[in-house]
Amino acid sequence: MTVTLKDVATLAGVSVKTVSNVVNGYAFVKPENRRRVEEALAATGYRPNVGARNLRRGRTGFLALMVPELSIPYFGELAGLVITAAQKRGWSVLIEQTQGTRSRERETLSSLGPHLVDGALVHPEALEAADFPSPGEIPLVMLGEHAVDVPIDHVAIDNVLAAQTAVSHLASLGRTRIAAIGRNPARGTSSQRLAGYRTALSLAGLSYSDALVAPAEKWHRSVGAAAMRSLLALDSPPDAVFCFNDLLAIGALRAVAELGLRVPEDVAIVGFDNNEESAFSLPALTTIAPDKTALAEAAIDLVHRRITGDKTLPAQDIQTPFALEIRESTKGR
Amino acid sequence: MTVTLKDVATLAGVSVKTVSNVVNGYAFVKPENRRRVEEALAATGYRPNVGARNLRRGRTGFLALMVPELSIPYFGELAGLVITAAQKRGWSVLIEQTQGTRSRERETLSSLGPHLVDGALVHPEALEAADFPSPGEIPLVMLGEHAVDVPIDHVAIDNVLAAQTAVSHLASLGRTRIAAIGRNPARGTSSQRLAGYRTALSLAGLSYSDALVAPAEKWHRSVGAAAMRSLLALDSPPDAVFCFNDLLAIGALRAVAELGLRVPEDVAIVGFDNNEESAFSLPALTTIAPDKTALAEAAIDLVHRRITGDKTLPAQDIQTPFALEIRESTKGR
DNA sequence: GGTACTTTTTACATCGTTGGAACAACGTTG
DNA sequence: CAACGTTGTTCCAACGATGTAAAAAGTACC
Repeated sequence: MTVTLKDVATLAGVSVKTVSNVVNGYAFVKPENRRRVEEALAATGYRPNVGARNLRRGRTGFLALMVPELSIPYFGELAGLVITAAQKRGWSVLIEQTQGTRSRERETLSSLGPHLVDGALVHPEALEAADFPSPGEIPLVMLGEHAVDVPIDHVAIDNVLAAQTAVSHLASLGRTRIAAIGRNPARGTSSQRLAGYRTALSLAGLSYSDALVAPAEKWHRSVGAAAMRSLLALDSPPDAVFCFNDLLAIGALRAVAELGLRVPEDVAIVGFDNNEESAFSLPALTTIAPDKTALAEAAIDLVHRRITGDKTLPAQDIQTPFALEIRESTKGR
Repeated sequence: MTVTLKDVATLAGVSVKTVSNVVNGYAFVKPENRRRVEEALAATGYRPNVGARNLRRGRTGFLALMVPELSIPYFGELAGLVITAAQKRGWSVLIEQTQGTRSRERETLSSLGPHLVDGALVHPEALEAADFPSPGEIPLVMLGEHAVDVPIDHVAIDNVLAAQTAVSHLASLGRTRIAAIGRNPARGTSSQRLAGYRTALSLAGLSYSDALVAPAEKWHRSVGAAAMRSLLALDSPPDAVFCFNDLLAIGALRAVAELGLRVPEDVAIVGFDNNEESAFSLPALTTIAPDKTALAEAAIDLVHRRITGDKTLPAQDIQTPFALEIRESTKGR
């Protein structure tokens, strides 16, 4: 059924190795033989057995990408870009979902044997430093949040600065009661965005109040809506809200609308991630737009360098650019 | 570096095969030996080399999933469910993106050697019957649109009936000028939804007009907005629109709002796919909700059956359920 | 103690490929 | 024409696992 090198060799009347040499572009093959092998290859429709080749070469041709959930737009978009970037370098991408739970993240990480994949890009949500494998197992690149004291390659935008940029924008509009949605002590990303939020407040001469910072276990739309409702129920409700991601912001938009208030007139809203849908919400969402393509490319670059090159390079920490995308949700007077 | 069966065998003082037997749960191993092997396994932290195992077994443990783009919410959500369903059966999923172009789809399909993956789920957009590989190459299951005369397993909802359901709902609200957005002769899905649209119109005693059916090359939000603008510019604009997917509908919502009209009062809108975001748009979108979980499970089931079981089974054609999810975009009076 | 049978272990070949060494063929050179 | 370097080809082992079959060990029975 399946065509192997041997079949091709028999047909061409040469040895298996010569066929292998032709397939792999080895220079010294007599033109006559090369021609015959190529004909035989074409005639049989030979395709190398990737598994066997990789067994021999010690490579698999696969990368793993670990994310919480593909159905979350940010991860769907990111995964798409990662796959595209990986493909350019000849890798196929295997996707593992963790639902953002620490146990599934650990499990996934430890299941990534060196035989299964050549390297992995991981976007942890709840992992702690202790969970990381002894360095040198397989090349690992971390995306997003930086789990501090782990010497592992890492690519992300400057979350603190980005959050600060978002909140400063709100302050520059003259808003004085600026709330935040998304506090979650278990997640590093949350702390960083919170830090940026506080910096921006103090730069603007505004005081920080715990009451204006709504927690959010999961950063989903429904949670954003609930958080917004409770903020608007405060005695002195906010006139602006910084949501730690776009999904929370989309939920917040809905909560505001349901109460008959207007965005941005009554409450201005800024999100984070620039999901594609955020350009089409009503009103369209002002948001922090990380350069996801740059992120994906940088991550693939890093893992590529690790795999093919110097494994002793110290851990890299790469920051990719972001921009503030100003849209209707903060544009009105 | 890496631990192999041989290392474990040496440590436990038995043969490689005995270790293999323990690892694979072979019944006849002396308790004493089993214990020692298990200790050695634990001590060395042995992990099977998947590539080698599969080379021997003739399996790879991978499935491919071919979709146009992960950044499209429907495919992100579907891919997530497929991965989850596959994982339950011990498969890892490899994702290939085609951007919905016929050339990339053909390329992907032909690159799926039997060595790379055990089977594939493909969601074609532009493929034609001739592009399909000779049956029997690798188990293939088609998702979505049915490319007619190809004897390949297929899972989808009844697109015609679903479209008809959506449009009948609009008609039942008393709407008489019901438009459609998404015509695209190159896509089978489009023809099916168009057919359902026409059936519903005639069932409701409404006449069909080409002018009310807007084309859409890509089913993206911006295209939906543009299409809606042109429909609203007609001499007698529609009072309801059936969009062939939710993204088009989200775009349409925006176009309506920008013209100062209201949904559903002036124009009722129905989408298709039930993307998560559609429950949170303003207004929330009435839409056809395919049971994506059932779809994913059925597809994995089918490919599983093909791989492990009877390869000569005639091609299956499975329909999974859908529901009409009624929300704000059609709910007003 | 021998025979027949079952349980347990091992040696060996094998999956499809590639690296390396050995070998063959060839033309060049002294 | 012997020695040599260059090209081109083949043979063999190896990657890490498992299937097969045969050998070894154990058990039961007469």
